Amino acid sequence: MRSVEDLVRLFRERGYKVTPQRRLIFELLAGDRSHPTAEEIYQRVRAVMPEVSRTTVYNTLRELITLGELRPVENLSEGGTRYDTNTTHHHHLFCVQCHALIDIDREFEGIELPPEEAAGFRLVNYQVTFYGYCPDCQRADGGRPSQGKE
Amino acid sequence: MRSVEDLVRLFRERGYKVTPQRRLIFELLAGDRSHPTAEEIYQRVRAVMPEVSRTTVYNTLRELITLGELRPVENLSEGGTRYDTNTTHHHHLFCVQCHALIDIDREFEGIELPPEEAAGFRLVNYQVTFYGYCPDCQRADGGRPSQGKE
DNA sequence: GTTTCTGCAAACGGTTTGCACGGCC
DNA sequence: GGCCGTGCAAACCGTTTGCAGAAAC
Repeated sequence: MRSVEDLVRLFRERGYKVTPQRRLIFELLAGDRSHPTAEEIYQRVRAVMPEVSRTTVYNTLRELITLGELRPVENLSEGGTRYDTNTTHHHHLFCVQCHALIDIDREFEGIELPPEEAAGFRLVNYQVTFYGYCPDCQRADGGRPSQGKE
Repeated sequence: MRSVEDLVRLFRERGYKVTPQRRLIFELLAGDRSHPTAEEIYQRVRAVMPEVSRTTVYNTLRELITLGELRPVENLSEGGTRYDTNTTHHHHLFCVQCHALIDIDREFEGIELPPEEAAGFRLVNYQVTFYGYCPDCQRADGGRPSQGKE
């Protein structure tokens, strides 16, 4: 995702109006690496502009996705869709307990599907997701594979 | 997922009753490789026993998941959670247009996250998802990356 | 001044829950 | 006969939609 100023320019170019609400959402997302849900973004927005509606948040997220500046993360369990400001090819590291989600920017060699195993698909991308327990969750319960908080 | 008979035995062992509804769901899932949604399973069930409720389907799916005989697929776009009868470590091939989902049973070498990149996580698993266009969708529109049916 | 956006409320789709009846063991 | 499972309807949660008034350009 680009800078706030670039997003403003992009929106104007495409005929989208730049409202204070949208500008605020740009500001909150531009430097974000936390993969927030729509609800989390809504709460952050409301901390600054309490009268903003969920509708506006959802509208703006949809527009950013349409413009390729934001990407919904292929869903990792409940709590709603999470949004990724990193729209380039990358991988994920996911805590199965607290649902922390971290970007992995490095590439992996040898992930290729020979044609005879590709079932006739024309491949365009792939993504690796690592599942595990983050440092906090290991500390909290000895790192055993328990679900939820105990 | 085991055979129908094994599932019946497993349910009895664990104190779950084996009703005709549950047995039918076992039969429909035991050989399935199609990663159906709850709704698809419900429709298949109703084709045989029209009076079965969605509640019973959802209950039985939850029990199978609890017993480790079924696994929800980390969500790949809309239409509801899909269920995987293959509960062993494997990967997926996904058509971004028609949402066909195919198991890849082969292993990949070199997918390892050195500790310094693992952010302190204790890793337990990883999964590769390949995205592309299935043969049918390539045929239907020349394989260009368009969304939906045209 | 026109067109788009906003915020409200209602609708929506997938899933879960509360509850009384019914069937398994 | 006791208890668990079933089916119905309503609740639920994240998201989308319809609409009238308000604001960007």
